[in-house]
Amino acid sequence: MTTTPDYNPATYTPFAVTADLSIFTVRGGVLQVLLVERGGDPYRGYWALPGGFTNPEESTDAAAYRELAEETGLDLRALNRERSGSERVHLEQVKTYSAPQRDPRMRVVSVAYMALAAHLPTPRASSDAAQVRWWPVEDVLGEEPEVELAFDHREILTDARERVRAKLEYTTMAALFLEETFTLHELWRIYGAVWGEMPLLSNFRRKVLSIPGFVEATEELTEGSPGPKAKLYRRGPALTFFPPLRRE
Amino acid sequence: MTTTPDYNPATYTPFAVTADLSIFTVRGGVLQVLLVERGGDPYRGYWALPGGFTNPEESTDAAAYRELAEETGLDLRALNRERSGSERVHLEQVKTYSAPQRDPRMRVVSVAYMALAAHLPTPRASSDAAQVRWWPVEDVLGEEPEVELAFDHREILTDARERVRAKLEYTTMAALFLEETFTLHELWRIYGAVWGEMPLLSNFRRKVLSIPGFVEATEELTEGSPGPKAKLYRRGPALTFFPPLRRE
DNA sequence: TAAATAGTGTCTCTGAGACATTATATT
DNA sequence: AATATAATGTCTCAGAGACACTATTTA
Repeated sequence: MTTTPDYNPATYTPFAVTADLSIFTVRGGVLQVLLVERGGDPYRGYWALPGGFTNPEESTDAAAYRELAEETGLDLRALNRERSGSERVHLEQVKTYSAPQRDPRMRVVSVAYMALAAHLPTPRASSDAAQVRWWPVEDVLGEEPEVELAFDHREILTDARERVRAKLEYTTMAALFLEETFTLHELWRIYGAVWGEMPLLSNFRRKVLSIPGFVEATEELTEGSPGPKAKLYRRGPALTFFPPLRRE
Repeated sequence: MTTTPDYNPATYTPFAVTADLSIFTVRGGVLQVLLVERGGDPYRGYWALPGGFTNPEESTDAAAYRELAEETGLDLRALNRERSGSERVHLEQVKTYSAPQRDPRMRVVSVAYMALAAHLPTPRASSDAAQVRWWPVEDVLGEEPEVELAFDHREILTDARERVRAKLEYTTMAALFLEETFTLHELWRIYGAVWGEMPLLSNFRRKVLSIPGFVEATEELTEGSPGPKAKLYRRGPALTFFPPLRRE
């Protein structure tokens, strides 16, 4: 914008702008991401990150929220508003991808977002998407991927996963993967699922409890499967902390 | 992109995509940013971040490099390539801004970058920019700003400054603000200029020297102004370190 | 001599990392 | 009984923070 003189509406090549989402959850102790199977060309039959074109009257943030709601069936903006203060779903912008040939049809600039949430409802297939399902991220980004992603979505997902991993080091977001109340053991397993490695549980407990506002104890106890009854915690008001938790 | 069905080339409203830059340097112990005075409407006479439209055949990264070269008169990609390994100028994407009314003329999505470098040549005015000059960031973002920025550039600059500040905590970038060789005292003053606060010099020295590859000692000494001759260092190969340096 | 700079040394306290230990519930 | 979980405790070591101290050069 702003300074260069070379804008001429008659000749300036227009861009399409999309918001693409890496929506993460943890199921069965495994980090998973929501993918849609493409029903049309290009990349028909490939899996892709959910996303869509930004409308003329909305920001890409709004487009991302809209897409998230469409894919998951939840109005997350309203959901976050209603429980003022502590959000249920976290959505944040990660990076923008703009290589000229990234979409063979036309010039598309994609603003990538990452979202994380607990127990989202089973997604419903949308009109042009053959399927929608959760994929273990390791099955997508691992050594021998079971899926090949469309466009540059493998790169986008890689960056988004790194963002989530990094954010668990110094934010309290991990608790968003869990229900309203949870045990420290469950929180610890979230870190394992996201990082692919676990800090020592005993040290992890000490660290989390030493951070003011990360978790707050409740009166309740679990009806454990194997093991003693565990104390249940809920999210505290803290969003970030220092010093961070460490990965290798 | 990718999944939603609602793209129709005949009706889809096009976006313009720009790359806008917060180019930082430290002069006279003060963090400064390069601004251009707008020569045309809207916001005629206001100051703005340098930037411009992305061309049809380039990425926004390429557009940012091009704008940086145009504003500073340096071909920074070539400069960085030629001294393989250690770059002279750092450029990185910060965030994308897309509020629908951010440019009154049309729908413009701006991908914001931040750059930092030492002693860039005095900028030359470009065709439609009345003036180009370095501004102390405090004069722009401080309590009583001396300039009002065009568009949402105040928000963009605020985010860019926070990015630089954060990056000095755990990267070796600070040395990019200095010449090829520098004293630890000079490096320390860079931190003061960027953070607006100084760690204790003695602790800072110990920390920097304890980080493998942050700085490498040379044989040379300064011809000091007041004070003893100081050892000169150059940048080492390390890019990041842990644990980080801390701000308040 | 004052002022700014250069450089070293020291003490304390926090907290991470690596364990060991004990107890409690389920299968 | 075996196993997974819950919870606490202990020891060591790295490193941040706060200072004191000395020395060197120029104005």
